[in-house]
Amino acid sequence: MAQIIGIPKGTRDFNPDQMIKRNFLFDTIKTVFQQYGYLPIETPAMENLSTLMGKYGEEGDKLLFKVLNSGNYLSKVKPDMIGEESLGKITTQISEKGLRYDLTVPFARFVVQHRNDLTFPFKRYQIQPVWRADKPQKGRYREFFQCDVDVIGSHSLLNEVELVRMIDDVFKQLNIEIVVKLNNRKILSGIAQTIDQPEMLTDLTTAMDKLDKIGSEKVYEELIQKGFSRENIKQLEPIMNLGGDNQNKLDLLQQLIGHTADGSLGITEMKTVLQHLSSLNIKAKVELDQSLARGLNYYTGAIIEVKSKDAAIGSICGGGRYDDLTSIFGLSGMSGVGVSFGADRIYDVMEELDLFPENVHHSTQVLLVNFGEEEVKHSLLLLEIIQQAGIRAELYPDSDKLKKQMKYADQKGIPLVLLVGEEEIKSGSYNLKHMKTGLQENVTIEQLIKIINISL
RNA sequence: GUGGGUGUAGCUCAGUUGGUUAGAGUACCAGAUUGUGAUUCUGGGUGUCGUGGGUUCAAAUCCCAUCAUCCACCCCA
Repeated sequence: MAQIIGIPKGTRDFNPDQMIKRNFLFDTIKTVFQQYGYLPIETPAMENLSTLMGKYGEEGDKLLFKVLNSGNYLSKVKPDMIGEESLGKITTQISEKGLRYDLTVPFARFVVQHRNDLTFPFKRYQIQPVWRADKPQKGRYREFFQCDVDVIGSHSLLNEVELVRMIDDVFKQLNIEIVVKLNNRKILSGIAQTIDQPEMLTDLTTAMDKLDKIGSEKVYEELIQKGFSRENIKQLEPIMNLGGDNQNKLDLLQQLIGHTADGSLGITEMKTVLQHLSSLNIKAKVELDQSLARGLNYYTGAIIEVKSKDAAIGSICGGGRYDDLTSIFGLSGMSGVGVSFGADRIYDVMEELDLFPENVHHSTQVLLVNFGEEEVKHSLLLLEIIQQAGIRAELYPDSDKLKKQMKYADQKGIPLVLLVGEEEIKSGSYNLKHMKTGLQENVTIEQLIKIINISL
């Protein structure tokens, strides 16, 4: 059929069934955030483009949705500006706002702007949609929700420990088996220094990051293509091939990159975090992964990534420490660390593994059948009593055929139907139908309330 | 931005070497049943074969273009 109506590529509608599950997910995450003392904030869907541009690298700038200026947005564009090369120039002339790309940069802006009103260390959570003009594919949408939790204004590594605890809590409650991968930007730069390529840190790390996916040989190929020497690769090999448990890896790293200032510092930080975690009751597997880099280059310390053990969908949660993020907006010395839960991907994982609990549906518990004008008068009174007893109830709005009203209850998954007809009103004893069993019984309104409360 | 797959009923899909009126399951609607849903039985097709063009006596089928969607790469949640 020809698509006359629709929604933009990579966006989605959510029907009630999906929303109930999504809310369950958000509620679970939110409750954990609150349990650890994080406070909610929200920021606008749009930010000034100047706030967003240049924060996510060249690639990120391309993926920003830009909003056209109001009014005659072409007024500042001269005909001779039109051409491929001045595209960026024209963009800044016709657009000064953009949709947020993540929640971290707006948060940094928020902190700088409201620094005098905030108590530091400031612990905040933020659950809102973000937009990226990416090409959609599996697990990748153009509009998706992030659930960010950050603490800013504290250098303590206890924050990193806390984040891992929260990650563990959330996924424990959602019944998703995960691996938490940890690395440290300082370890990565120690590696770059060790192989004598400190300037090529970004090229090195983005290639190393693919180790899991494409294997070491392909990583080396890519590195050589980017200008690394055979000698570099040779030095890199033992680092890439680290094995054993976390302690083992730490010892080896100490030997291999411990002589560099950054490397030594990174190892110490990693040790501290892992030691704390090992003494706690963490269910998830926590794994040091020296190849973990992640794209965002504002990380300065810990790097965190969470993967589902049972579903291949990429990372479902990630983050790290950033020392200088607010300095772009004029506030330095404000270190922060946080992670972002990818709600849409977590949803997909739970859907794939069938992990949503049965009882997340909060639909109507009892439907009152509409038998006509006279009966409705009485039904409304009953409805009031039932609802005030804390029961989710509704009266069918039209006096349609009973068949149709029954079907409505069936399709909406309403377990009980109360028939309030002439006879019942006279006797004060109503015909209650249990949709699941098909059995019917006569009950008073008090008995009805009791029955529903017991079944809860 | 690069490469590949798929577009037929609300949904999932079948449709032969091009050949008469495009089909199944499911969903939906009506009735069996004017106080009973799901189950059962009976009846009903609700379609611009994504769109535009071309080849042909004849196109859902072959060719070209285009759009949409999915998948992979880059990058990322």
